[in-house]
Amino acid sequence: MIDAAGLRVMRAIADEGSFTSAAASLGYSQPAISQMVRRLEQRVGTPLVDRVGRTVRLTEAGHALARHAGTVLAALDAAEEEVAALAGLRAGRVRLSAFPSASATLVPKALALVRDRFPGVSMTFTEAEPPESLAALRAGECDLAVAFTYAGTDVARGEEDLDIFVTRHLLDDEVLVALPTDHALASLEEPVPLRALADAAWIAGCPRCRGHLLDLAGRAGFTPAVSFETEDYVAVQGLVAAGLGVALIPDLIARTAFNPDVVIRPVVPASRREIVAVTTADLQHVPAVAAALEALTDVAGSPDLLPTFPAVAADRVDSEAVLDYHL
Amino acid sequence: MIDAAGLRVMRAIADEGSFTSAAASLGYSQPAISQMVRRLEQRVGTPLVDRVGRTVRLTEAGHALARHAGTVLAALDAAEEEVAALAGLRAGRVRLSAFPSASATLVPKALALVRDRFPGVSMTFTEAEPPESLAALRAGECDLAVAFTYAGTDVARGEEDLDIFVTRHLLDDEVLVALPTDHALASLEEPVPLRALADAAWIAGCPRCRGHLLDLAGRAGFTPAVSFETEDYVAVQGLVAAGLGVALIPDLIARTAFNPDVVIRPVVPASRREIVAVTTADLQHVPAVAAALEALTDVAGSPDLLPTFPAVAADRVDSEAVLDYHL
DNA sequence: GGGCAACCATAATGCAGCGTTATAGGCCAG
DNA sequence: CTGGCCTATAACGCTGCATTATGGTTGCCC
Repeated sequence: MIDAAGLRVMRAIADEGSFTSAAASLGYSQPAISQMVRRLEQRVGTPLVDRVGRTVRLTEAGHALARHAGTVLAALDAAEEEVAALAGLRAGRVRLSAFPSASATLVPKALALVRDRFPGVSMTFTEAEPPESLAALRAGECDLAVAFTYAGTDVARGEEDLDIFVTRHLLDDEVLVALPTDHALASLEEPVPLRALADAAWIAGCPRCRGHLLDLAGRAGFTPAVSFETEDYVAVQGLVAAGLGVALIPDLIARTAFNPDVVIRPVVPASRREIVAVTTADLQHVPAVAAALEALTDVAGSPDLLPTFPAVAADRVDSEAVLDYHL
Repeated sequence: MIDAAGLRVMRAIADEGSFTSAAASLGYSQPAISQMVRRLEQRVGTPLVDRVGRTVRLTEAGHALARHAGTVLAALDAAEEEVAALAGLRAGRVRLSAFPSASATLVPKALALVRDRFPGVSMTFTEAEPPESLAALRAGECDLAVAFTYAGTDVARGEEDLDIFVTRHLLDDEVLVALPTDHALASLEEPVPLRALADAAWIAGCPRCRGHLLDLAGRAGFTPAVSFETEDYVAVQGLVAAGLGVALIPDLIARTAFNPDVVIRPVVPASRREIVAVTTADLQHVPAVAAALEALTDVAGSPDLLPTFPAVAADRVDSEAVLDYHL
């Protein structure tokens, strides 16, 4: 019945003392005020102003509205200010979920970038494997997920329907092979043929990575003998270092969890997992989410922020260089 | 930018959990909500809802608006309630101004009537002669004035331009003559001819009444010798009773300030003053003012509430009857 | 796995709120 | 009595905002 515009007008009339100057102060024309008041009056059913001579005076009801206008408009302004802060990146919260190996590199850099660019935006972070993070996204428990999908495999798509989400490519993470330093193929100049490891004992990572291993090996014509399974890639490399087997290991993880007793080598056929940021069609337009997305993209795309660790033989890596790669 | 309708919609969505039921709870159709939200979103520049699957969830900005909606709408409701109370006569204040002889009869009855009919409406009363009460009306210091004007005379119009006001006839107050009980004409059956008092000593009331006396006497062909002037009609009658002169005295006053030693008689040529309620074109539509106006009209028109005191010779008046006329 | 129910989006349409300019009318002062 | 300063009204146009009708998904349930 009564709207904010009407209250604004009544307040302006009370403050200015005339329709004309109220109109000027609000940026309206004089007749606009005149008929605005008339409309209001016939809505509330009682005169709001008393026009006597060439002056206008508020009636009791008019004064009531002018008085309430302050409260209402202040509350409205507060609401506007709050959303304006959210829209202007002076406030906001992004709940990010990422898988473990991203949490060590990509995510911290991106969090720092967002914090530097938009101090008012706060980010919370939860570590979760892609299926869980996507479920959280769907359930509205997080706004942005960093997930990965093995290119050419339907591993990810089988578990969660990515179509309902919006994905942004961050980087291609090449899948390498981890060998004990004393392994016969450890000093091979060329990439290691996967088939050459057909008879090796295999150590598998997370379930989805295991799926990828089986898929890849199947294409290479063999079924790997999986001796150990663990989601902890530090453990994986420990097992490899102890000579208990070989493992496929993504580049990003190799850089993160570096073990000097392990040799990381490229492998043929080459394969990669695609690391993506995932959000919803709506959330991608929320400024804070967009800013986080941007920061992730920047980190993933900038060699300075996230240096590409060349897949090198262990003997070409010294501790100092490794330290550089740890954040 | 943000209006109350938008907030109402956001709150409904937050409460109901879907556009469809929010629409139902607000009495809108579903598409109305849909495009309302879209409009709001493009106004504030950030998504307000996250549509994932067939459910909608509020974003941070959406929650902010929904949260503020309570405050804003509560304040708006308070404003509406206040004007509704004024419009519905559950509240309101009428500042009434009336001339002295009306304050004794008309006004108290009318005030009581308003109080009985609309207990929420309060009335304040100020005694003032017509010129002053009309000035107060013009200055916005009162809402309703009870004034009088001598019919056929421009006395009132000369002093204040009644055209800018709205007047309502209340009653015609016949002008009578007050004579000492032992006056030669006191027992005349017929109305007293004014000319017969051409040589009498005259006592004049208020300035405007004095003007009326001069006007009337002028038409009757004489100039009255005014011995005394006082605005107090009790004093006027006291002077008459003491045999110090005769006086013109309006019926209403005669009834109010009854003096047993004075005879009140009709006079020819007859004349009357018109008692009117005056307000402004706008104020007459303010419910409380209209109610007061109505009450005044009712009192003036109802013999029960304001009995007509017949102009009788003193010998036909006994104290008991007189007491009846005093309210 | 297929159909059905629920939910949101879009299109097309109509009305009314709400602004504009132009003009008229009334009050008050010099 | 005239000029300036008010407000009111008229005529007009636009845009907001509602409607109905329809389509596309999603997700549940048999």
